[in-house]
Formats: sequence, structure tokens, C-alpha cells
Amino acid sequence: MTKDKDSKGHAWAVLLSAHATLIDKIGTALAGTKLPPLDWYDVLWELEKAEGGKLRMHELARRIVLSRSSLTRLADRLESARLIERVDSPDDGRGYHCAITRAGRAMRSKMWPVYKAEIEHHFSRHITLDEARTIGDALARAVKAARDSAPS
Amino acid sequence: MTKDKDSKGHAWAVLLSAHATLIDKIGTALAGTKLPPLDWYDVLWELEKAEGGKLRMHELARRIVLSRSSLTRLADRLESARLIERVDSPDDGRGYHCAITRAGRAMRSKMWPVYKAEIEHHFSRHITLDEARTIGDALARAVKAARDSAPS
DNA sequence: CGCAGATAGTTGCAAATGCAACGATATGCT
DNA sequence: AGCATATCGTTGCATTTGCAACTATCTGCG
Repeated sequence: MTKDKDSKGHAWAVLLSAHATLIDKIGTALAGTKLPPLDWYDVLWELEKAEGGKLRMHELARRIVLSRSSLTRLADRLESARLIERVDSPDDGRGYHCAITRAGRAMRSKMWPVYKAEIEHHFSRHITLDEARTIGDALARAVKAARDSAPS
Repeated sequence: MTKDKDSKGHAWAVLLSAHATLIDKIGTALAGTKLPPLDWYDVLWELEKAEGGKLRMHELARRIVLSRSSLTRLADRLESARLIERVDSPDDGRGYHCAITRAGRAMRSKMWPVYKAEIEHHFSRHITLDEARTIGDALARAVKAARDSAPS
């Protein structure tokens, strides 16, 4: 245990550097394979988790924490690769549903073991189960508060 | 406590979304002021912590986890603002020392309270001291392992 | 000493980002 | 119904990013 006077500030600093370092490592590893980058995985996974395998653009953007304009273009790339498709929303003439395709699900399944192995190697391996639970709980609380506060 | 079967995978997912969400919130808040963006702070702080207020470019890049080419241009911006300066390294004719200036220290001091308040508001506020210690320790271990393994 | 290979930092380039502005549609108020 | 206002998704633009290539310098080995 640290005996740092400002444990919370320290935790924040470490959180930042952990994110940067691990994303860099994992991203590089992923880039070494022929598989798509990490943000494609996020999109596919969000869609696959969602009811009916589809989500509105703005909702998807919110969930993966990306600006709408960036999502527009990320979705363009995924759509070109036939991993998702945009279908007109029946409820709302302005918007679309992003829907994961069969190929999209297949791609996510193919990416998962690789991604999982990297997470294991760079993250899970180094922390205990209790720590994992604590991290999950504590950070989830902060995220929830941030989401509930000022609307993005 | 969660009773998730895959607590570690879950912790990883939450870590990602916490980082994205909180950086977004804090970054937006910072942008609302007239102060420079967050990555400027990181550079200034790294330099201020370092022996003699200076570091070699590659070492600075490593510490803030940024590619060398990006650091070159980030340093350009900071240097234009007179917050740092590049001085030829006496030891190595190829490289420079990035040194923080008096104005650089002043700017960091001015940014800190604002940044600190945002960290408090979006992060520290929501976690306990024990959780902070756990997060700091666990993630520091992972970072250390990542750094020690394959050289970046 | 002298040359091969590694390393420091910069630059060209293509890709990805967010903001602001836009057309299109939905919603609410009278 | 009719008009003001908000929201959806896309696009133009300026900024930032990393990779690969480049020059300059250092290091080691014959």
C-alpha cells in the first residue's frame, strides 16, 4: 500500500499513464495482426450487446465516447467493410440504426481471442481479483456520476 | 462488490470508459478557460519534476507516452509560447534538452488549481481513500511490467 | 583510424479527430 | 394548422496523430 499523502491524485496520475501505456502496447500488438484496430472492436461489441444488434448513431457515439462527427466516419469505414449497415429508422426520419451484420459478428469473434490475450498479458496478469473488483466498482461510480451530471 | 464472473475483463472495460469519459469532461472544462490543453500540462509537469527542470526529447516522449514525432511538434508549440526551450545537449551532439522556463513554471502553477478542481470533481470525489490506494498500486504494477517488457 | 550499424530528432504524408455550420426532420406552444 | 426551436447525422475545415524516411551523430569492432 502506498502511504502517499495525496493518494487520490496519485491514483489519477497512474490511471492516465496506465491507460496510455497499455492502449499503446495492446494497439501495437493488434496492428501486428491483420485484424482491424481497437475502435472497430468497440463498435462491434457495443452493437452486439445491444438489443437486436443495433443502435442509433447518437447512442452508439455516446457509448463508445466519441464525437458524432467522428462516429459518422468510423461508421463509414465499418460499413465499407460490410461489418455494419445503416438502416433508416422507422420511428425517426432523421436518423439511422447502425446494425451489426453477420460478417460483423464473425469479425468480432475473430478479434476477441487476440484482444483478450493482450488484455490478459498486459493487465489481468498483474492484478488480483480483489483489486479488479475494486477498480471496476470505483471507476464505474465515477463514470456514472460523470454521465448523469452535465449532459455531453 | 461485483460478483461478475470475469472481474478482470470487466475492470479493463470500465477502465477504458472511465478514462474516455473523464478525460472528455475534464478536457472540455479546461477548454472553457483560457488555459492551454491538458497535454501541455503533462509536459510542464514532467519537466518540473525532472532533475534540473530538463529532459531529453526521447525521455520526455517516453514519460508522457507520445510518439517522438508528435512530441517534436508539441514541443514546437510550447516553445513558441516560451514555456519551454530546447538547448543543445553537451553530451550528445544529436539531441537537445527540453528545459522548462520561468514562464513555464508560472503557467503550470496557474493551470494546476483548475486541473486539480476538475480531478476532484470528476474523480476523487467518487472514490474512497482505500480504493485510490488500490487503484494506484495495481495499475502501477501493470504499467511497470509493460515498461519493463518489450522496449517501446 | 575507419566503417557498419544503432540512435536522436525532424519532416512528409495519410489518416483520424472535434468544432461549427448545414439541411432535414421532429417537437412544442399557441 | 403554423411557426419557433431542438435534435439527428453529415460535411468543411483546421488540428493533431503516428509511421516511414531522412540527416546527423554516436558507438563498437576490426
